[in-house]
Amino acid sequence: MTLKLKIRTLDNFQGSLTDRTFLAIREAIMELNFLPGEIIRKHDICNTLGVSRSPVSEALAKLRHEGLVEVVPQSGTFVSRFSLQDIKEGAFLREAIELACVEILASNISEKQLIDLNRNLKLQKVLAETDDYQGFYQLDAEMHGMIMDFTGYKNLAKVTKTGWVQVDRARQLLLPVHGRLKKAFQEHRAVIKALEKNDVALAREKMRTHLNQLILLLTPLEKKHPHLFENS
Amino acid sequence: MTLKLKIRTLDNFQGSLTDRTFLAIREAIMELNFLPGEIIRKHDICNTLGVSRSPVSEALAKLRHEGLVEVVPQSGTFVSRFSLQDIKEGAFLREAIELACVEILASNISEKQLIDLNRNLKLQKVLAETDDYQGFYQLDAEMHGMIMDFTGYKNLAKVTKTGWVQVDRARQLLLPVHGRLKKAFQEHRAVIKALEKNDVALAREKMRTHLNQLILLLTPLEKKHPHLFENS
DNA sequence: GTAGTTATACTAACATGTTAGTATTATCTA
DNA sequence: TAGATAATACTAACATGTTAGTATAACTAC
Repeated sequence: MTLKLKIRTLDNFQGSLTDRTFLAIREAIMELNFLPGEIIRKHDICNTLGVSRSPVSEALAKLRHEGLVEVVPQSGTFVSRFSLQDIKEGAFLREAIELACVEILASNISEKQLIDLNRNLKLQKVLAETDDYQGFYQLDAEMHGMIMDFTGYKNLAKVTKTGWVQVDRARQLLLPVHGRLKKAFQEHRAVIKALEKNDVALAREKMRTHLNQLILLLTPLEKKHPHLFENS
Repeated sequence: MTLKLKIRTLDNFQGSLTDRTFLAIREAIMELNFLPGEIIRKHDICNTLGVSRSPVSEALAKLRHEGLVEVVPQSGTFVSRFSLQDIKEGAFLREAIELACVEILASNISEKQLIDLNRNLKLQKVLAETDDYQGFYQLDAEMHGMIMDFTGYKNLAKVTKTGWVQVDRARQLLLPVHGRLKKAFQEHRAVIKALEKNDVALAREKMRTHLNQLILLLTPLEKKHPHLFENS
């Protein structure tokens, strides 16, 4: 596959050249157009995107910070392989933060916030019933974002995302399983209902159960795609 | 004050020029040699440290990611002002993560790990009694790091640090208060004792109380140093 | 054929020149 | 004098040339 087919051009993104380059490469990595372990050639990126090495280098530095690429000094930049440990850690981090958020919200949540969550939930139901994975995950991300933003802490979502990125990337390997979205929807609903009842313990438990489901699905991937994981 | 007195030379640090530049500027910001709101002149940094603009730019990009500087495109790079909201958020993040860690550890902690924690605690006692703030905070950071590392998740400490940096910087403004270290020591001890008893709820409560103390001390700083905080 | 060596091609890291945008100051106008 | 405008001095962002380190491949010695 030629590079041009792997990566979208900069006019699909906004911001500085650095920002747009970052988003373009990031998207390609997240969609597995760049495979884990693959080398990223700055020169090729420069030619394909039509920018100089400066924005590309800065973009790769950002991706390195997110754990999506690994830089070997004086040698090359490589797409990070999956690591089950990192994936689990990303989920643990998200769980820790969201449990703490839920704890705050269970006693604080406003009417408007509940309405927003329930609206999202309603849309989830529709997409789950039509097996629209793309759309469902969009709403899923929005819902988790809402729960964090509603606390008033504005950087939590960003921090969580840093670890969660590994989970999201690995999720691309999952084959669609009929009925899985419906189950995820029910788990989400259980969390929201617990919040409505101001039941901290229940909300925590439901959130924990929900996040654990994903890990159960992701764990077998290491055996199925050993070359995409570390130490193999 | 001339720049040379604010920032230490690169031979005090290790790694690439970028890494060393990053550490040098970071140290200067954390020790308040660069004051919040102050502009950072790349050109001056280059001259003082004897490096070109490349490593300085990359170092500032990293500092931006940590929230220690703010870049205004085509204008300048400024040391971030304190924000009580960000400080509280850093504490919340740390609390969320450490509470989750404590929850794991309360049922899992090994004999060796308890010995390590108690050794640290023993040293804390000595330094608290002699009012050695520098040394005590070193041990404090180590102890919190241990609690996170003992879970086996190796990036948690890094994530926590990102938010905590704001707390640590603000802590420089606190004047020594006689007996405070002894109190902090007792709070630490209460957490460890709860872990020893495998009492999750108690460990959570003690950890929460401990982190809350710091916020109580930091809150009045905004009125005392308004020019160092946002919106003033 | 294999182990050890050298040469080559590639890379990130670093240095420096250029461009374009912003804030400040000085100048001009009413 | 007050307000608008133009000139200046600064900056980050970007482009590109240079350097030094690494891996691979070609080559030699045995």
